Amino acid sequence: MSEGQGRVWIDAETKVGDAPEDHHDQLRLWLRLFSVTRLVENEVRSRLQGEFDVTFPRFDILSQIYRMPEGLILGELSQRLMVSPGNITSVIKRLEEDGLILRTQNPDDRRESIVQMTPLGREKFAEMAAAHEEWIRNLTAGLGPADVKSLLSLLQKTKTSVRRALVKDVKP
Amino acid sequence: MSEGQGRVWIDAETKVGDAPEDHHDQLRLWLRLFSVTRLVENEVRSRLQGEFDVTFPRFDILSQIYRMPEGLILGELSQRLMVSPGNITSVIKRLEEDGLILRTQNPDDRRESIVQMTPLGREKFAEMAAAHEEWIRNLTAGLGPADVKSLLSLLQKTKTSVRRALVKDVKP
DNA sequence: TCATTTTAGTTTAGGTGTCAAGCAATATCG
DNA sequence: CGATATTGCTTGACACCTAAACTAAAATGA
Repeated sequence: MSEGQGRVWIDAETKVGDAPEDHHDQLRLWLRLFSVTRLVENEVRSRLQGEFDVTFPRFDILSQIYRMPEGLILGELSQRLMVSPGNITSVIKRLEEDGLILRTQNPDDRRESIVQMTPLGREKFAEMAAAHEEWIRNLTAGLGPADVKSLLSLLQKTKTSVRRALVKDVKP
Repeated sequence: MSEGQGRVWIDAETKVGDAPEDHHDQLRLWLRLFSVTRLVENEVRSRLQGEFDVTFPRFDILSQIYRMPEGLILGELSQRLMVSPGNITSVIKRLEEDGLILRTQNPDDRRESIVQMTPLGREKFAEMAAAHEEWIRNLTAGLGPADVKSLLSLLQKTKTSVRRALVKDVKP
């Protein structure tokens, strides 16, 4: 327990505008979103490394596989995690070498690789996930249930907005 | 103009709990925060690369230096961006080689390196920043001003919560 | 004063991330 | 059926990123 004494970050957002109702608010929103995320991510990474000797990306991949006992295709993993296929390849290779996951080839389509967790993987991940959730609960303890609900809904709305802007922007 | 037709991401959040008022909401919040941020970040990175041939981290550093005409110390940069000092060293080196920034040594404390923007740097960055803000406005166009205000305030609260949890957690 | 500690930055090793080129398996269509 | 896409994944080049060990400069204190 008790991490977080390493570097201490100061505010990453510098004032962008002045007026209380600024037309730069959307930019400010993005900067704040980014800095909060990085703040939490840095802390989580550091604890995962220190307490479980596992990297954040590995944990990220494991958490996806964990929830899919029947296994998932590499491409699906890549999409869910929003990382490039080439990246998945290398991280998966190491997870396999560590004996945490298992790869099999789909006999119906031999291009596809299905990954599943080994019992060892499930066991180790379960521990990590419990600790992880506890960390998150602790880090966000200053938010009330209503705050959390509001954020969940507003972030969902944000995501929808972004996705809509992206598909609208595809060239015909 | 018009990017975003590359990979299309599917939802990175899988259901963690069921009940409408779940005690896993904080974890869900973190997952959503993370996925929205990654979604936007991926898009911004891709556009910065495609339209300005600049990486996201370089843009990030430039934006900090831009707002400090009198210059800043490397360590300050590292803290503001929440990245490690070793990382700053290498990215700064390349920005200097590209002629976008200038390094000088603080004569009063020769350990400190002060970075400032060159006129070329200011010029190039100004272009990027304008485009960047426009992208962000576009991506978040689905949010009303009230949504943006709420998010700004709730994210500030989140940040405060996280920071408080971090300092409380330092060993004595 | 001068040895000790602290601070600012660099270096190194290793993991992660992208893109673009490439390969093999499958789909598609004349 | 067979030439031509398309799909799923891998590889290679290069940029980031961290932690830890290191150097140099400055602060501290007996």
